[in-house]
Amino acid sequence: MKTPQALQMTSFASPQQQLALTVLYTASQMLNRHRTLLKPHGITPEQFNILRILRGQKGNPIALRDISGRMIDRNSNTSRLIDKLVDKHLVRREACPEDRRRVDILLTEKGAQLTEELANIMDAEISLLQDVWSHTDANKAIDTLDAWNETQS
Amino acid sequence: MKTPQALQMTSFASPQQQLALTVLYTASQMLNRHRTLLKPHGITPEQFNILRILRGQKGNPIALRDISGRMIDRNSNTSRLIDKLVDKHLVRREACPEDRRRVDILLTEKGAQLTEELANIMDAEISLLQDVWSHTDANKAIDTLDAWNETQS
DNA sequence: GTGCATTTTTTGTGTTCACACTTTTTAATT
DNA sequence: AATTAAAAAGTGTGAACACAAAAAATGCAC
Repeated sequence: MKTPQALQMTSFASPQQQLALTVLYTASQMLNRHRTLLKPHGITPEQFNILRILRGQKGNPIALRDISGRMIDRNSNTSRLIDKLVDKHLVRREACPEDRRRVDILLTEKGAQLTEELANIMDAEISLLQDVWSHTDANKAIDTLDAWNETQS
Repeated sequence: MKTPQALQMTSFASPQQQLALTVLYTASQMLNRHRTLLKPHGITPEQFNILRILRGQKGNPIALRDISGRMIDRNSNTSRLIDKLVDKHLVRREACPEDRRRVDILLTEKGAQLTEELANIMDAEISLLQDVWSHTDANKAIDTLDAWNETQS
């Protein structure tokens, strides 16, 4: 359902305000979709975000602080998300040799396998987007949204 | 900062995937901005969402379920958000005469005043968007995002 | 080297959200 | 009229987040 119908808005002050609401609404819907897809595997979108970052490391260790920096929601809770993944034996903490403040994070064998499986599921979902968004429309929308992101800090 | 830089992505599989990430990232940044703006007044974006819906009612009562339907994040927690607003004496619960299952929600005088004040703050923020997004770009981006929203349930 | 600010991780506290369930009231069916 | 189904609000639980403050380690000025 389109955003104005979904939120039962009768009128918007400006297209700019409408876009802001649409972004918030779309992100919420997308996150719900991801949550539904991942749920049968006991993983939340936030946890998968970490697994995907670790997958991109191709086995190289990465410090917790660098994971935080690459997450969609920057928060101070990466530690606790890692806790959840450690409990499930998907991820391993390791002391960082050159800086003992840091803690390196590594995928376990089990974690690597599950991440591949989940990545396939998420890739299939993303491929659906190509039926909805043209190459040029997607790039245009990216430019528009990032124009605002550039104004932030 | 643009999304790829912010998330330190080196390459994306497709513009579609990049847009999906940009939407999630932008929404997160926007919500953080709103949280910062509202925080000095002790209101969260979720609470303000409710206050704004009530403001649109112009004094007419609205059932809790209708508030839920108009919220960006549909959840079963509207009841508890209302609790917080009642605690702050910004909102009043009232039995709905024609259907005793329903509970009408009304802004108090204090709530109406605060909502006006906050609406001014948020409107000022929204007016900044007009310097970043052109009328046509905003409409184009809305169409793109809503094309996906229409594919959902 | 010593003192001190900074960085990095962890943890405490409160809030919000998703999901599932219960309770109360209304509507529908027979 | 009695039973059943549905709707609306509330609640219990676990997850994630914001904010703040701790603890440990590093680096730098002196």
